[in-house]
Order: sequence, then C-alpha cells, then structure tokens
Amino acid sequence: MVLTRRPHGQRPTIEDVARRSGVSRSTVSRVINAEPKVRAEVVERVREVIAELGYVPNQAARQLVTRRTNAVAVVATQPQDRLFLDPFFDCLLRGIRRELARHGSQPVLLFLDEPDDHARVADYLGGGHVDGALLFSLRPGDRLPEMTDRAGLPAVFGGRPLPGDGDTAPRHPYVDGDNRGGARQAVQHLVSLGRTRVATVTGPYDQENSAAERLAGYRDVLPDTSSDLVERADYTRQGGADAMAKLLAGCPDLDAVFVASDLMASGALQTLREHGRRVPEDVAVVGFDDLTDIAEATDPPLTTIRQDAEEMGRLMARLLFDRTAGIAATDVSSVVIPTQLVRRDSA
Amino acid sequence: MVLTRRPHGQRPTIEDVARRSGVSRSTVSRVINAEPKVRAEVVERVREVIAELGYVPNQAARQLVTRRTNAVAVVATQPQDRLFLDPFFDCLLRGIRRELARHGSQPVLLFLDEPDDHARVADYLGGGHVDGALLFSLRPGDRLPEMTDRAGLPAVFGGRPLPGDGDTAPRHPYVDGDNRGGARQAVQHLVSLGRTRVATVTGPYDQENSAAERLAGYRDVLPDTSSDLVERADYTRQGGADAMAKLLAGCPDLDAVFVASDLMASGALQTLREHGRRVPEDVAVVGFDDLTDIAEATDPPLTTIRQDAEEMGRLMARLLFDRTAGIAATDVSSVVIPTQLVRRDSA
DNA sequence: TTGAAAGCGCTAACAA
DNA sequence: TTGTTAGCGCTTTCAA
Repeated sequence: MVLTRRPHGQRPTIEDVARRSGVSRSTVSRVINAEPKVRAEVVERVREVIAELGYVPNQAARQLVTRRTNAVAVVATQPQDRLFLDPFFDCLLRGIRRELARHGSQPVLLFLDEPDDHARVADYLGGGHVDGALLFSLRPGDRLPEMTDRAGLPAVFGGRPLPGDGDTAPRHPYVDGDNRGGARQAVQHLVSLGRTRVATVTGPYDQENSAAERLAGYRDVLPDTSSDLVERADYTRQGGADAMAKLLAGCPDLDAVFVASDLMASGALQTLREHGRRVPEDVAVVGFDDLTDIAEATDPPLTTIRQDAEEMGRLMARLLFDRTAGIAATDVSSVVIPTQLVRRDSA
Repeated sequence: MVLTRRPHGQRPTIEDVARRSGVSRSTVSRVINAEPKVRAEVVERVREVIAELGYVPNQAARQLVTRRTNAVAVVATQPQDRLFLDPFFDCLLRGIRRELARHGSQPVLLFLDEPDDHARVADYLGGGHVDGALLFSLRPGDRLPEMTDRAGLPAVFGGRPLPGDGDTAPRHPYVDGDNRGGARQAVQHLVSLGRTRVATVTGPYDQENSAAERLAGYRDVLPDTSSDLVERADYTRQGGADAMAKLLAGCPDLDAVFVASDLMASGALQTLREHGRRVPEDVAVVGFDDLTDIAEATDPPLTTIRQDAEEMGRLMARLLFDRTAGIAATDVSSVVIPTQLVRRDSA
C-alpha cells in the first residue's frame, strides 16, 4: 500500500513548457525565477503556457541544485493534549509565520510525541526537507540539536533549555519569555495588595526551565517562606487543583497564591471555591501565561502574566535567518522578552 | 539574507560512502534501502562507514527519482487563535500521526491564515514536497482541492465542505463527525429533562457545514420553535455570551439552551450567571465538542457532545492511503463518526 | 538576450 | 551478489 503520485508524464515539466513556448529550458527557468534579462514578450508567452499547462516547478529537482527548500521546520512536543490548548503557541506561530513570509519561507510543523516520532523527525530534518529548524521545549538531553548540527542545519530554540545539560546547550541561540521577571511581577503584585501569606503552585521545575525560573522569581521576592507554601504540580488543571488542596491543608491561613500557569490556576480556583474560600477577598490568585480563553472564563476572571508570544515567534525566525547570514557563526545571541501583568478580578 | 546549508562537500554523499567502503553506489543504496540481496559483511561495513561519516541520504535526490517523500501535509486554518484551543484538533492530529506512522510517513502541518499563505501553501503542495494532503475546514470556494487535483496529489477532507459549492465538493472523500445526530442527542436530552422552552445558539451556519448541521439537528427535534429561540453567533466565547443575552431578552421564560460549541457555551453560562439564572435549575445548558479543559472548568461543569476525534484522524489518513491504493480512483467513500452525550452538571 | 551542456545525489534497470 | 549506466527535473556556467 504505497502512496504514489499521478503517473509520470502527466505532470508537465519545464521541458514541456519550453517546447510549447518555443524557447529553451533556460529561458523558462529565468522566467520562473523572475530574472531580469528576458524580453518582455517572451516572459508573457511563457507565463501563458505555464498557466495553460498548470505547470508547477518540481521542488525536489530545484532543491537538488539550489540546496534551498524555502521551508523551515517548527518542531514541537504535544504532550498529552497540552501544547495546543495554548493560544500562546498560536501567537508564537503567527509571529513565526509572519517573519518567514517576509523571506518567502513556508513553516512546516512537526510533532515530537511518541518515541518513534523522534527518529522520523530526525530523518526529516536531516534529509534536507527544510532550510532550518525552530525547536521548542525539548526535553533535557534531547539529541535533536546535535543532529541538526551534524547535518549543518541552522536551529534556534524556543524556550531556554534547562541548564546544566552539557553538550548542546550553549551552541544555539534561544528566545524565551522572562519567566523569572514575570513571576516576580506576579508575587510583587500580591504583596502590594497587602497579602502576607503568599503561597505558590509551581510547574515541574526539574524538567522545564520555565517552571524553574518562575519558582526562582517567587523566591526572589519571598526568599524566606516556609516550604508549606510551595507546592509542585505538573502544569495541568487537575494538578493545579490538587496542589491547591494540599496548600490549604498545610497552611489554612494563606491569603494569596501565585499559580505558575493559567491552566493550573483554573484548577486552583475550583478547589478554593469548593473549600468555601472567596476569591479575591479571602485568597488572591495570580496565574501565568494569559491564556485568554481560560483566564476570562474562570470565576472570577484571572489576573495573570502575559508574554508577547507573537514577538517571540517573530524573533525566533529572525534569529534563524541571522544565524546563517554569515555574520553569526559564533555570535549566539539569544533574547528574553519582557512580560506584563494583566489585571482582572482574581487579585 | 538567504538561508544556506553548510557549504558543499561538507555533507557526505552516497559516493563518499561507496568509495570509503570500497563498493559501488548501488550497493550502498541497497544497504540504505534494506534490500535483501547484499552480503551480510558488506552491509555491516557500509553501515559502519555511514555512521562514521554521519551520512544522511539527500531526500531531494531520492525524491526526484522515486517520486515519494514519505511526508503528508495537514492543512488547517487557524482563524484568530481558535484552532489550537482545540483539544479536538489535538486528538485529530494524534490519530493522523498514529496512522501515518504505520506507513512510515511524516505529517507536516501547514497553515492557511492570511491571504498570501494560500499561494505559498499551494506552491508547497504542488511542488511535490508531500505524497498527499489532509485538508481541514476549507472555506467554501477554496481553490486548494482543484489545485491538488491538477497536481495529481491525493487529498482527503476533514469536515464535510458546505454543500452547494459546485466543482470541488464531490470529488474528494471526507471524514466528519455526526454534527446533526449529535445536536439531536443534545436537544433530545434537554427535552427528556422536561424542558419545554428550548433555545439554541448556533454557529455561523452560512459558512460552516458543522454549524448548519447542528442547527438542522435542533430543528429535527423541535421543528416548530419560534425564531425568538434561535440566535446565531460565531463560535467565539464572546459571541456565545452576546447571543445568550439576546435570547434572554427576546424570550425570558426559556428553560434550556443548546449551544453549538463549548466555547460559546462558556460565554452563555457567564451571561446566565450575570442575569441571575441558576444552571441547571432555571436554565439547562448543553454544549458541543467536549473541549475538556473548558467543559470541566465552567461553573457548573458543562454537559456536552463528544466526537471521537482521534478516530476521525486515523480514518482520514487511512482514506488517503486507500485513495491511492489503485482500487479507489472512483470510489469516493466518506465516513461520518457517531457522537456521544457526556453528562456533567449543566443539564 | 538566449541556448547548449553539465551536473546536483540518488535509484533502477540491465549486465556481469 | 555486485557494478555500470542512464536518467529524474531543475539551475547554472559558458558561449553565442
């Protein structure tokens, strides 16, 4: 059971166009690539024939000689339905698309989910299907960066890789939101509201740099809080709900909580409701991410930290192009994007 | 500013491998493609050299002769942050991935958002980067199907295209959820609860077949309801909230509402709350889609209609392969997947 | 401004 | 079981 294209000769080649318009292959090629030195009437004639035949250049052939594909891979993990809940990722992609479009490049999204995906994606990247790769939130120890390096494929990270992971970390530029600064903003806001028992629900800080940074931001403001006030979860709604319950059990008099993601915060809010705590009167809550559809739908709507995802995407694409503009062989310039507090009703 | 691969000779070719292992190109090719008739020790030697050199076959070259890419395009619109909020789409993709993996094919996701995306995607598809395409919720009148046909590229629709759109509709197989049946289930459930004034908030039924079908399902059960009980919205949260307000204004004594998407339902719930209506006591609510993270986060949690998205994805991929297995040139077999009522607290 | 010819890296007959 | 040869469809010198 093999997927085959329409039988041969069916698809017109550049040769067909040439014959039909009474010029040589080279001339047709020039027209296709909009090279200047072709007589206007020839251009017109060739264009007509192209339209008539429905000719589309065979990219494989073109690619074989030019070594360009005009496509860039965006590689992302989609762990158990999480990633795409994210308007964040949406915006990121939009930024990437817009920047790539300026270079005439097509973004193609690849998934890294199940074990065998990894090998297939590696083959795809190594096979020269794309001119570069934007790699998102790789697991610590992922071998993809190594692979792209060997293949000579430019790559840029989205989200800073967890540090302390040796070989791959320093080589590629990355773009990330200011997780630590954002967390600081959130906690400072809570403190400025006069809250004195400020807890936090964290993400999986041993696996994700963003989670580690957000916890660090909390600690920046509140270096001496008791460990009762810190509860680790996994960036899921249910995880947030459970963590909140534990916090409440360990420390019934808490009056504020910084929850390191909106999704977890929506779970936390539910737990608070079930325990009869009013938000924000009894407990003020700040989330992180500004997933609008979640943050606006909760009761009460969620005060949270926003990152400019579109800008991040745009920058990643730009870095990718920079990286190969000759200049940047050694200059691994990375970027951190500032965050912003969005006030709604929960704090 | 052009994105270039590592300078030439840097990437080893099959020729390099051949020379280094003292065999011919063909033999190396045979090893790569795991053809049986090669002496075991030769295989081993060649494999060693491949590893040593970090050789990866150039897909463009291979593709030029085999006419296969082992990649399938998944083309989707991502209108104003909507698409990816969708765990539905997540599951769909998972199904697609799993089925494609069985054929060793890599799914690559392409976006169709802004006007120029369309041309670029068309070039990409026509350029032979992929063996087939899975096309999602195209706008009525979209020219992509026509294009894939000309290029001889097999295609399968996700979501039935709005009928009455002439040329393209009948030619491609599609996979869709049973929108009409699901809507019937929802409304029947409301009726079985003893509700007598059952309103509905619809999607944009002139643009999306799913919206039209869901409205039809409502009418199947309640053919004679006054037009006061039907309000059209746009599948957004805010749209759902506004539509609910209009329904309440036009028909204050309604006691149930079928909202044609969970996202709109979350908006409707908020409006009901603001108007002091208790759910489900005063007004019972049923949504559609089962976007778990939304449906579970609303207050009260939302009763809704679920579609088996993963199965849909799997089927689409299977249909794509079937379509080219020779048999199916004329046999445009499409599939509709049944739905299921998920009871939570809102009805 | 145009055409002829060479070659990108690979697979696929066909011979050996 | 292996090697030789001829392309796949395009771009790109180089001459004309």
